[in-house]
Amino acid sequence: MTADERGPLDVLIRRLKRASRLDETEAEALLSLPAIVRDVGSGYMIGRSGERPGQCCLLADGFIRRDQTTSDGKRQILSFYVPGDIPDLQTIHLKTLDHDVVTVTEARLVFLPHEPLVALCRAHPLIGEALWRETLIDAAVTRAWITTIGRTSARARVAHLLCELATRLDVVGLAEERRFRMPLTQHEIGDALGLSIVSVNRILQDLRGHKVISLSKRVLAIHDWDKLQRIGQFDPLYLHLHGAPPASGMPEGS
Amino acid sequence: MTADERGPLDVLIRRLKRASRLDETEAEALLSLPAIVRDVGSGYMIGRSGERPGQCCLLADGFIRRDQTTSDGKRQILSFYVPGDIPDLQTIHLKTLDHDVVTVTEARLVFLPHEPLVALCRAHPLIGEALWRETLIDAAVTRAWITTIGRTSARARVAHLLCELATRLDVVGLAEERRFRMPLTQHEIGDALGLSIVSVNRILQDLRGHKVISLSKRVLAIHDWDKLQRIGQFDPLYLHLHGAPPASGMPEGS
DNA sequence: CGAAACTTTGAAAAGGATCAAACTTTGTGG
DNA sequence: CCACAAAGTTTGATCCTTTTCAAAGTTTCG
Repeated sequence: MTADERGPLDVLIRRLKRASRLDETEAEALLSLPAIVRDVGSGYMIGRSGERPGQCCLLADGFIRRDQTTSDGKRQILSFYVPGDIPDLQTIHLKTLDHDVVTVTEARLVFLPHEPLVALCRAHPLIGEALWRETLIDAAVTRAWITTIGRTSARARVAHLLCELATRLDVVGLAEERRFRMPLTQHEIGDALGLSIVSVNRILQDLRGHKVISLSKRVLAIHDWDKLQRIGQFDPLYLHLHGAPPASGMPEGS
Repeated sequence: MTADERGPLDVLIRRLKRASRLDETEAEALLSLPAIVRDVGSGYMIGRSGERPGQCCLLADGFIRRDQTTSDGKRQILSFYVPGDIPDLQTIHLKTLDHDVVTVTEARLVFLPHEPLVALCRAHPLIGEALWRETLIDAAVTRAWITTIGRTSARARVAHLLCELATRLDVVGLAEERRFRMPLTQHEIGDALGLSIVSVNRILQDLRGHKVISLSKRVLAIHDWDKLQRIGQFDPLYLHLHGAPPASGMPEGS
């Protein structure tokens, strides 16, 4: 039975159990949430800066990014999301979006209206706390991103992003042996890391040249995980995956 | 009656009311929280990366910063906090600190143990939601910081930080006419913005030379607010101050 | 098959970093 | 209250990482 064949809310329950304790009561309650499933293409605008959405969007399949645009038109990507994530969970209590939410690839979205979600949190404090915790993990990832952009070289930034992607994809079973379909263009990598597309390209060349990774036809394989981790100063602590058993046998630390 | 003469928890109540609706019931409940007040000097380590604190720290007076250190020893400051803020509120549900929490100046701290705080959130959903919202605003500020560091020039970054500081200080009544005691060293400004201290210094010189600001003896005065805002591409939307009436008559947008 | 999106490469320019050293302010103890 | 040390600021000169510009390949997809 694949994720698609189970109810769309199973994804959510499994996800919340990753970092929080949920009993049968809460799982049952979650399953009673109204949810609207929708498949969309890449580049689909889920929400725009300034809007006040009435629901959250659980990503069941595909990739999403969040963008901010500077007043002189430059784009900064704030974060990427993989299946199981809820990119705009903060709108549950921070009504106005301060960034765009856009699909990076084709995606299956599960919309969860705010009102029953809030009611559920009030009735089941454990669910409220689990969702709160998810927004806190999102913030922790964002903080790590600041340090990467502010204080590491272009090479380290790219390496760090690749490590993060591989790790997060592995957790949801989308990376076998640190090998996965790369959802991002070099343009997007640059906009995420504050780099020009030319720089990104040269760094990827370089990493390939040193046999650390290979990347062709949109498939990325990490050959020398330790080295990539060292280059990117990657320590998965900030992802707060603790309780989560890796889907495949990826070693934890070094 | 000054803030110090009222109970330390009044600061918290007024703060939460800024973005959330709280009735008398909730205010009463908040006042019943156990709170330990403590005065400390500058450079005091409130929490260290990797620690699991048992309480949150409400800043009653002074300034706090949060730092991350890269594995090659560079420091990135993630955010600054002004009176009324709770820099480590996330530890209520994300137990392990992924950064240091340090006082920038002498400070008065109010420690709030996690346990009664969590109990209060369960008993009064509105309080839980208000605190959740505070962590979401903190995350929104962090996101804006990413865009500033990733996609704007050194000059714009410094201007943006000054605008943000002036705005946040004004809200808590610590900036008269966009004039305030500057709590940060140029070293700290640099570490916050991913710049070298030399760069920061030259940019401050330049802003002074253009009569946009003046800064001497640790007192910063913003003479040309519109220009500084334009240079820093500053739009206070991301601070989510909406409901808050400014303490002095600072105009909103331009 | 062709257009659009994406990647690659080369060359030149620029924005900040780094290094080094002097100057100023702040805080402390005598 | 002064002297001194430590912390913080300022300035000049040089270097280097990354950007920008330009143009040619390569995929992808309708």
